[in-house]
Amino acid sequence: MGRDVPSLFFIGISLFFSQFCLAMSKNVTIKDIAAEAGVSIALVSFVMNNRVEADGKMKYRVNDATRERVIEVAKRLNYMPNSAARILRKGKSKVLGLIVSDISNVFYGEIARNLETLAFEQGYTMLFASSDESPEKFRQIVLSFLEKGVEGFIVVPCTGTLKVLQQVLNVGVPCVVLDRKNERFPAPMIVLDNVGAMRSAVEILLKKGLKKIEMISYTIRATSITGREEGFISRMREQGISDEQIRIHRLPFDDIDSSTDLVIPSIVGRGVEGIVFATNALAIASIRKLSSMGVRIQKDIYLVGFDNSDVYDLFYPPIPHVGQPIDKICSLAFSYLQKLIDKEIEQTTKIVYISGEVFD
Amino acid sequence: MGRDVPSLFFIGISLFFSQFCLAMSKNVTIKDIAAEAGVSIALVSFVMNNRVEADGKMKYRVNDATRERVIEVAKRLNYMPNSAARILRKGKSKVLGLIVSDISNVFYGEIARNLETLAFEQGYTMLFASSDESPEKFRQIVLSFLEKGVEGFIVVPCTGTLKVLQQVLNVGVPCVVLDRKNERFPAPMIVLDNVGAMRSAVEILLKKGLKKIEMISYTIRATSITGREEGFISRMREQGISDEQIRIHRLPFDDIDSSTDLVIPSIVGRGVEGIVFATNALAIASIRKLSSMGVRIQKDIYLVGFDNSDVYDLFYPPIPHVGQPIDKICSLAFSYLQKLIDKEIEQTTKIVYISGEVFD
DNA sequence: CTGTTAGCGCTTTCAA
DNA sequence: TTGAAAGCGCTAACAG
Repeated sequence: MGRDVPSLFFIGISLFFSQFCLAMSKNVTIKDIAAEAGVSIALVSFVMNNRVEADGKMKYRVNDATRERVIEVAKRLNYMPNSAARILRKGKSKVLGLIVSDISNVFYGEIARNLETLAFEQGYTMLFASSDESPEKFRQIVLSFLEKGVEGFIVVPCTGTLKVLQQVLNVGVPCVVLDRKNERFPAPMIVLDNVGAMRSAVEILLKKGLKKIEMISYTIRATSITGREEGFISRMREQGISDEQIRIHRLPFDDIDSSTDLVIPSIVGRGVEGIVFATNALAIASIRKLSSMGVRIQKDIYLVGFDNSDVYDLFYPPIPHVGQPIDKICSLAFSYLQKLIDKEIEQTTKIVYISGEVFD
Repeated sequence: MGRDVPSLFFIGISLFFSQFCLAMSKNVTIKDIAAEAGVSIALVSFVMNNRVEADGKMKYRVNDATRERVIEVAKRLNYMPNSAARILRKGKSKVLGLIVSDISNVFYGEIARNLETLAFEQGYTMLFASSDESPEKFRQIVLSFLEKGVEGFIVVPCTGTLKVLQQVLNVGVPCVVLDRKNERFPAPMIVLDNVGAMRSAVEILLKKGLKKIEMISYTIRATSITGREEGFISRMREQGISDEQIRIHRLPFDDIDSSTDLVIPSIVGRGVEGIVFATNALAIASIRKLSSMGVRIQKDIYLVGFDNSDVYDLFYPPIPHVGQPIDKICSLAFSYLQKLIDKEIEQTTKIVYISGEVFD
């Protein structure tokens, strides 16, 4: 195996910042270097790709003097390897694809941030895109990423994307799923124990002695959402609440604000004591509406948030919430993907449940 | 010119989801299609790349029947174009690179979101990475993106990156700058009128009759930050405040929380009436600390935020703030980049100032 | 309208 | 220790 990041990359860096950086001729290739150094292009390639193998030997044996000369010329000419050629030749792009529903959502932003760092450390770069929970857009993104030759996908799928993802696997590109699950899809899926997490969220309100508790959720039927609803329902039932009394308000993903304007006054009007939210975006929109109505958070009405958000700690007392350990989720997801790419494991259904973190 | 997005892409989509999707042989190439359809590879290429030109004619004239046949075979074989080969051949990757300081920051998340959408509409995909305000990391990112063959950069540079960016231009890759400026760098730079925006922010507090106003800022000397400080200072001076009385607290970018813990109590202790913030992250951290101290926002102390954030509207009355019109910034930046790529304009210094939006 | 062909820049046998 | 050469899959002249 040897090191995964070829020394080429580091040579690249030093070359690039070489003190000899002249007005550079547009595209310097190994051919130019070969000519200048008076060697063959193969030798230049050897020099650029040389590295220590697992057994401690060098991959290619190159004369020290010639190696120095080649490197010197490469620096002087400001050589930069052409990745398209390398990809074409080797079939490896060192690019991964990340698809979330909305990169501007803090939760996914943090996901992106964590994955990006991990990827960078391993010499990968990341293509990213937001699906907006639209299967059609998701499909188009997958396709364009595939055309770009990504070596692997990390995705937050939306409903109606099973077929596309199956295709991804068919063309031999590995895939890891985040935040959603589907028993019929053969991939590692890193998901929160949504049922348990929402039960914990409800528990927080129950412990305060509150009775009239309602939930605000999405209309979308992503497994993360339905799991949280299931947790809410099961815990409320255990509390002896009849099914007719258990209320879940479902708002459209793409138009939270105006639907919040309708739902919140109705909730307040009915004298609800506590609200649990399926996501941070829902909590934020609701808090905004509540504030504007003059309802005092955690006094007139108790809230419990979901996911992590700066917002929860902005109040006093802070709004309790059940968060996701994003770093753990990401490092797990990334290590699965890497093992998949390296063919150390098979692409099979494997649902990994992560416990929510209760902040109370 | 014709359409920028080749019909190939759309063909690709339908191919991919073809009902004939069999267990696919790994890599179907135009050669396979040519063999199967009994035509030459060139003809297959023509079919795949055919499009309507600007003059209304087709780029290639292909017999209808053969075109149908080729498309049918391509579908059946589940053909997917190999972008590495195309990039190698055409020197165009249809990939752009985005570098911000931290993608998990809402402001940059929204930037990413907007740009990604624009890019997608034009058939581009986006590589992204966060620099963490580290010139070294920035450099490495630029290099790896360059190796990946990006056609253009949109960057939020940090201090110490001028040289790298100059190199980018030297290798002929266009670049547009966001959120920062540097008169010596020949690129379009889309920046907020930071001085004016911060003057407006101070104005909001002044109008309320407040006198003791201080600013919380960063230690980093990015032009966006220094511009906002300049605005603060100039407006305070106009108000007749002596330079010794004008206080700006500068916190380290990578450790806001613990420094907030020190600064906020001191501010409160001195009876400061109003605080303006250089960024949303600073405002959020400070509000958190203030809340936990039991200080009532907009009652005991008045705040004015910067940038947009969900957080500002969470209070009642809402926290006034001066925001950036992100969609405008992004569409400007993107159109400049596209013109640069298409060589419609030259790569020269061009600072475009955008006015802040006052929310009061 | 269709086929032939010459590479794009690189890696990797195989020979020398 | 080095060189020659065969492609990776695709596009775009150029010929027919």
